[in-house]
Amino acid sequence: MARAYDHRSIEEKWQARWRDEGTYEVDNDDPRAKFYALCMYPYPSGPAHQGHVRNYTFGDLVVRYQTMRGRAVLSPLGFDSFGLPAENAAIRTGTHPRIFTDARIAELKESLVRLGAVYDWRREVRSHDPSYIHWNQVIFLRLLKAGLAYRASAPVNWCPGCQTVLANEQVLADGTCERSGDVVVVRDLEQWFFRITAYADELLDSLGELDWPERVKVMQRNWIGRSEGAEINLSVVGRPDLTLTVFTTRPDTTFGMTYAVMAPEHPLVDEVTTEDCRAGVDELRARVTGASEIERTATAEAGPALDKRGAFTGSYVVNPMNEEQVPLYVADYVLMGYGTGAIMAVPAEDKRDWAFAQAYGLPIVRTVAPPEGWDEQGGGAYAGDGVKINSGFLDGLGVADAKRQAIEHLERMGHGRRTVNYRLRDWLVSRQRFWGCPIPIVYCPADGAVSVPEDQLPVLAPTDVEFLPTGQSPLAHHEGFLHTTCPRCGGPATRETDTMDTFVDSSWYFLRFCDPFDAAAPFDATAATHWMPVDQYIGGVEHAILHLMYARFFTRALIDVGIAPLDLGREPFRRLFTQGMIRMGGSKMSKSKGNLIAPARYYETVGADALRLFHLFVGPPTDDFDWTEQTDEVIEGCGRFLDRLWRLVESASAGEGRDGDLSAADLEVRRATHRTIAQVTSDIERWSYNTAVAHCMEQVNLLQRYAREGSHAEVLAEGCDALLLLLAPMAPHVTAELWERRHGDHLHARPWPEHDSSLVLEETVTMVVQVNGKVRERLEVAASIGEEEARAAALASPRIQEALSGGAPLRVVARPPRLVNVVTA
RNA sequence: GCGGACGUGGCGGAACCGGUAGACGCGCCGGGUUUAGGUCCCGGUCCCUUCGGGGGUGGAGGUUCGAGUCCUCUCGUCCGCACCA
Repeated sequence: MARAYDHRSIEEKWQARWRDEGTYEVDNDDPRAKFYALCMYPYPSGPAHQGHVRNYTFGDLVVRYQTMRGRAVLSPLGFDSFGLPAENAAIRTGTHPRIFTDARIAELKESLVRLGAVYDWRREVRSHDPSYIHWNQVIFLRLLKAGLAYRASAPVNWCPGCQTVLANEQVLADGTCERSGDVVVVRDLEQWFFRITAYADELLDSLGELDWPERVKVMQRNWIGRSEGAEINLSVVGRPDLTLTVFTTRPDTTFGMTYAVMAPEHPLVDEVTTEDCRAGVDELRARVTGASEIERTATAEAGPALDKRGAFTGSYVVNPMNEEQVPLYVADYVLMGYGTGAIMAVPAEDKRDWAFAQAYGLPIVRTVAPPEGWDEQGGGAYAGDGVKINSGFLDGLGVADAKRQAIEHLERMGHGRRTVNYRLRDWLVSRQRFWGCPIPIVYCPADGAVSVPEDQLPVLAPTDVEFLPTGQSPLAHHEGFLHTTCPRCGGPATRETDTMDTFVDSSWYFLRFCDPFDAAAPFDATAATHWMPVDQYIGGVEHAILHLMYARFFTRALIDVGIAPLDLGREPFRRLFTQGMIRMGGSKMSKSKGNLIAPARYYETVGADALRLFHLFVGPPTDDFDWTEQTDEVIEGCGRFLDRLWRLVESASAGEGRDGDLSAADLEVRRATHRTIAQVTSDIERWSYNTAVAHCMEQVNLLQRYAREGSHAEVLAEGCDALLLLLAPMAPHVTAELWERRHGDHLHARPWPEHDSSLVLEETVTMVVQVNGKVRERLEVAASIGEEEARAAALASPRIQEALSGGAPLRVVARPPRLVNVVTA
């Protein structure tokens, strides 16, 4: 595409200027009001893709805009540089992950620089830097000391493909690994955990105060999954030594319990299973425990018939409300991982229990009267509110009251207690991988798991490792790394070979950015309290749950263990913006799908400014965008717009236009200029970048016409200057160049333009006159027109008189100066 | 199944408080410049029309002087969670 200017040399020139002059470097003692703008730091996978371009264009716009607004803007960037791809590449090619990763970082960084995105690169943080590893390990040990990290044997999600443990969050709904797609199986392993559940209530409650997208908050709320209810202890008939504890959110329905169910993995299953029932129970357990998540999940719909999904244990438990003995089953629809792994089954008020009861011919007793006509309309379990029945002392109450009284009764009788249950699990951080932050622990035959003393940190992975496709971390075979001495007794010991989940790294990097120069602490307390919280955080929705929840947890935990100062706010991200995805043919544009359209070619053809403008213009930033065959034409359209801007401003700079007094037409142009300033400013404030660009386009069209039809030099100059200032955060290179050619100074050091409010209001406006809601006339009237005048002007119009055809108006609604509606019927 | 978001021209989208529906751009049509193509410039572009108008924001109702916008129902698309007791 032929351009009106040489975008390549201009973009190169300004990128060098911003770098060499340190335009966007900011010191911790900067006296201006602070603004912390942060884009989620990227995993370095090579040159930027369109998703990065979109993300970092938004972020860069915020940085440049807030800078022009006079703020000291902290704009750091780093790299989430630990992770599987580098390790897989190492196995494939024999290259050390560090070499591979550093090369990818260099590529990504270069393509972000070419986009014109500006950062204080002095603050760059990379997860695999020894200093970052050091502080990561210090944090781990402090959490351990405070009891917020612990080691436990737990059933974990094991991915046979990745040969590693996955967090629940990394297992997809169909039971496959989110990374490799392999079917995940369950195994028991000794693992390290972070006690995020200790913060469940706080993480839930303080969601309310965040200026975040509602859907992200909803997702976090659901993920924490707080539910209030009771634990009830059921005695097992004939086994006074055993108690089966169940969790329920409906203690009011206990009278309706007609059986009980335990998960197949429940530890008491063997104890309660009688000899004649053992075969059936074992068969069920064999199917379930050997099964992968995918098979088990599949049973919900496509699996074995319902009557194959449970087995009678041969034992009975006692309903504490009415002393009745009810059968105890094992069934796969009860999960060991939630609540107590056992339930009291109330088929009348729970649809899963209802279906199971039907399949096994178990009795159903309603304890809430369903609404009129319930059974006629299909019946089944009724989980709604209503009057309690068949429930002894609860009869006649509503559900809420009955819950309260049922719990009180159970507590009084010693049969149970009020509890709160969460869906949220503790965070499993162990990974059987090389390319991650080593867990600083040593195992001693005498002393057990011992912390590596802080003065011996960081524990770094050795560099002389061989990467073999064994599926096991090279750390586990590296004799030099593995064997050490116990810090406590000095005897021979072995190192922990697991590394930390990379979500640990991303849980505090925003704090490190405040003061990455500090060699004595992860960050300086004063610097952190100065810059935090992040005023604007920008990233993809895919991090709505994991990263954002872990970071919120970490910020609190770091304060509570004394690493972060007490006066640091407990919420790290004040405002969150989540951008839409770029899709192609319905699926996400990604490397793995092979449908990437590299930004680099556009840097050559139309330039970074045009590409940025395209990403801003094409639709609301929150919306997904479909990349189609038409897209290149839209990008070229953005290039054409910049060409028109160039020609317009250059001709104005050449001194086009007359002197002397302003005509009415000149004044109109001034008004348009100030209206544009007001509109674009408010568009940017409310993240409506697509309309901000549109308003600038409109203004270019207007000034072009104005210049052609005879302009006043000062009015044209004012219009052009405003346009350059408004476009500066969006298309930073070309506007800076045009500005320099006009004024000789640096556009990005200028303050944001202010509109003159006396010029924003139009002098005359088009007033619409409706008859019965239909537009019948448009009149040019003074913007200051009053209600009576407007009414009179409307009724005086011949076209309105004609439309009324003599009929008298019943009512006239006047909303001056925009509209008058004459009502006749 | 539960929770959330959203349905507007050929396309991406605009309409912020209930007040001119379709800004801006892409595409398309016509004209000018040009030997021609491209670029650039000008004009047109929701549908129907007997040129008076009439219809129109997924569909059906409702509130209102007035509804893309608010309410009820309904259909469809997308996203998240999903045997959570």
